[in-house]
Amino acid sequence: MTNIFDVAEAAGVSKSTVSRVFSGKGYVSDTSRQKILQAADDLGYVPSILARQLRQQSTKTIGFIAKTYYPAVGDLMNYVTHMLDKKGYKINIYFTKTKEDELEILNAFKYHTLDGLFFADNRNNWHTIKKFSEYGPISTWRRINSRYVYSSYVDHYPLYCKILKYVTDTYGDVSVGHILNDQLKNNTKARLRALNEFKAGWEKIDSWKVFYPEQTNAGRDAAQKYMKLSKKPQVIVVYSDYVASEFISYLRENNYKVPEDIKVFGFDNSDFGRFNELSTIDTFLSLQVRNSINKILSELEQTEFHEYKIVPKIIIRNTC
Amino acid sequence: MTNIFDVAEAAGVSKSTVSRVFSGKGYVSDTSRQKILQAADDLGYVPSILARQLRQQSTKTIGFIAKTYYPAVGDLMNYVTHMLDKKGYKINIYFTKTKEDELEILNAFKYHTLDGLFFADNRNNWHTIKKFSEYGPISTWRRINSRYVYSSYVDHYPLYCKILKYVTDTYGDVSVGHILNDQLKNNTKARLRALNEFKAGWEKIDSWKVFYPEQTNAGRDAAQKYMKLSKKPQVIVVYSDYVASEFISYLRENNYKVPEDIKVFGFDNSDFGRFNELSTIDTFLSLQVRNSINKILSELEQTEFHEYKIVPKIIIRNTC
DNA sequence: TTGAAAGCGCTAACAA
DNA sequence: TTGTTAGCGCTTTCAA
Repeated sequence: MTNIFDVAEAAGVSKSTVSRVFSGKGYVSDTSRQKILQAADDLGYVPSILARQLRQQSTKTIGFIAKTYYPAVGDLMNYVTHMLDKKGYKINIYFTKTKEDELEILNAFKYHTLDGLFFADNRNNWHTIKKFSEYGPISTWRRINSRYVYSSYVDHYPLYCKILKYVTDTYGDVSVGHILNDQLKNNTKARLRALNEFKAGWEKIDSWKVFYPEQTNAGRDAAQKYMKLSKKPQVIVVYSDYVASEFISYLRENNYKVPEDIKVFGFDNSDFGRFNELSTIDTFLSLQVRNSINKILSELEQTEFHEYKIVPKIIIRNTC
Repeated sequence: MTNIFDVAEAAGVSKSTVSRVFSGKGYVSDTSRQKILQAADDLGYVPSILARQLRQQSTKTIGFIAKTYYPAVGDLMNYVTHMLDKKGYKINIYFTKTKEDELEILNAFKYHTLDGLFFADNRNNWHTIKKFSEYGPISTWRRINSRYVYSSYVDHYPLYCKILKYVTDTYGDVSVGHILNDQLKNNTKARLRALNEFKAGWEKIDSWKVFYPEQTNAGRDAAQKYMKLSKKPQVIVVYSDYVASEFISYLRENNYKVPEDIKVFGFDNSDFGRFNELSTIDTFLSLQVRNSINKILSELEQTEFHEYKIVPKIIIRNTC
C-alpha cells in the first residue's frame, strides 16, 4: 500500500508537502505540486482516510439509529443519506435491539467515531441520550423539547384536531376508532389530548383504541381485532399510511368494503397512502429530515442554521 | 479523552497489558485485570475504535452501494443491516450519482476503509469493479457470472416463462404488455429471451414494451403511456410490485378496473404486492441478501460458506 | 514555501 | 505473564 512517504520520496519532497497537496491546506509551490501529483499518479496513491480520521478525530460520518425497519425508516434513510452526501458526509446505520446496543453507539460517539447522531428511534430515554451531546450534535424527528437534542417534530395535536373535525363535518356523529403508536411517545400523547377534548360533545369519538409501538404487522393485527368487535366503529384513524394500508388490505380480504363499510384515515402521506387512495396528512418528512441534518451540519461546520417551517397538509382522497 | 496510556498509568501496568484486556487477546493475570478494569472504570475509558482500525487495517464495516432509493433498496438495506449486526459488522450506505462517485468508494476500499462491498446497483461495469476484488470481498444481488464478484441472483428466465404460461393457461390468447427494467440488465435480457420464445405460437404476447431503469415514477409514466394506446393489452406484466402498484393506482384513478378491464402481474412480492392483492412472484429477497452477506463474511472470517438454495414461488392473488 | 518532528491511540512481535 | 518498542498513515505546529 503506497503511503504519503512513498510519494514524498518519489517526488523528492517531504511528507508535509505531500500532505498539504492532498489536504488542500497550506501553501505549495506549483513545481512541487506538479511533481507530487505526478508521483502520486504513478504510484496509484490514495490518501488513507483512516489515518486522517485518527489524526483529526473526526470521521465525516453521521450515525443513523433506529430500533427496527419499516418503510418510513427507509424513507428517512433515503433523505438523510442524500442530504449528507451533498456535504461530503457518510451515514452509518444501526438497528438497536437493546438499550445496551444503543449505549455502545453513544460511547463510540464519545470517541469521535461518529461526528453526529440522528435518532429515528431511541431505546434509552432522552435524559440519558442528551448527556452525550457534549461530544457532538444529536438530532431526531421524534418529538422532544431539549436544549441539547434538536428535534424537527411536527405537532400532532392540531393535526389530530383537524382530522377529527373533518370526520365530524363530513360524516356527522359517527363512532370512531383509533390505531395509535406507542403510548409513551409524545406524538401519541398529543393525539390523545386532542381526542379527549373532542370527547366532551361527542362520546362515540373514542369508541375503540389500540396501540402499536412497532409498525410491522400492526395493520394485520388491528384488522383481526377490529373484525372481532361487536360494535364496529365506522371510521378508523391510523397513525401511519403503511399500517393503514395493511389494515385495509386485510379487511378487504375479508369482504369489508372501504370506504362503504368502513372509512380509514391515514397519516404521513407515503407511497402506501398514494397507491391506496388514502386520505391522509402530509407531514413533509423530507423537510423534517432536512432540518435535523442541517442542524447537525451547522454545528459541525460552524455555519448558520436555517430552519424550514413545516406546514402539514390534509389530503382527502377516497378512503375517508 | 482518556486513552490506553492513562489507564496503564493509573493501574500501574504497561499499555500492552491494558490492550490485552480490552482486545481480549493474550494472557493477563487476574490481579492485573482487576486493577485495569477498575482504573478504566474510574477514568471512563472506552477504547478508540479509530486507532484500532488504523492499526488493524480493518473497519468491520461493509459498504452498501446503490444508485438511488426505492422501496426494494430499503428492504435490502434492512436485511443487510440485520445480518451484519449479528456478526458485529456495520454498514455504510452510499448513493452514487456518477461513475466517479462509485470509483471513489472503490478506492476507499483499497485503503481498508471498508472491509467488503455489497452492490445493490452499479454504475461502472462489472469488469471495472471486479478488479477491486483483490482488496476484499464484493457481492451483489444483480445477475452476473464472475469468479471475483459473488452474485446471489435468481434467474428470471424460468420465472418469466412461468408467468407467461400462467397467463395463457388462464386467459387464453390475450394480448400482453410488459413493463421492464433496464434493457442492459441481465435480468431484463433473461425476460426478453423468455418472451421471444413464447412469441412463436402467440404473437400478441409481445404487444407492448416499455423500459424503466429506475423505479421512481415508472408506474405513473407507464400508466400514462398505456392510456394513450389505441390497442390496449389486456394483461400487463411488471418487473416490480412497487411499480405495478403505482401503475394500478393511476389506472384506477382514471376509472380503469383491475382486474376486470386490465390484469396486472407483479414481481418480488413486497408489501406493495401484499397490500394490493397483486399476483406476483416471491423471489425471497432476504435469502438473496443472506447469501451475499454470508459470502462476504465467510471470506473475511475465513469460515465456510453455505449457500441457501432459493426456489422462487408464484403467488396468485386478485390482479391477474 | 518547505522540512523536521511530535503525536493521534492502539496492537503485536519480541524479549524478558 | 508482562514490558519495550516500532509502527499504522496522516496532520500540524514550529523553525528555517
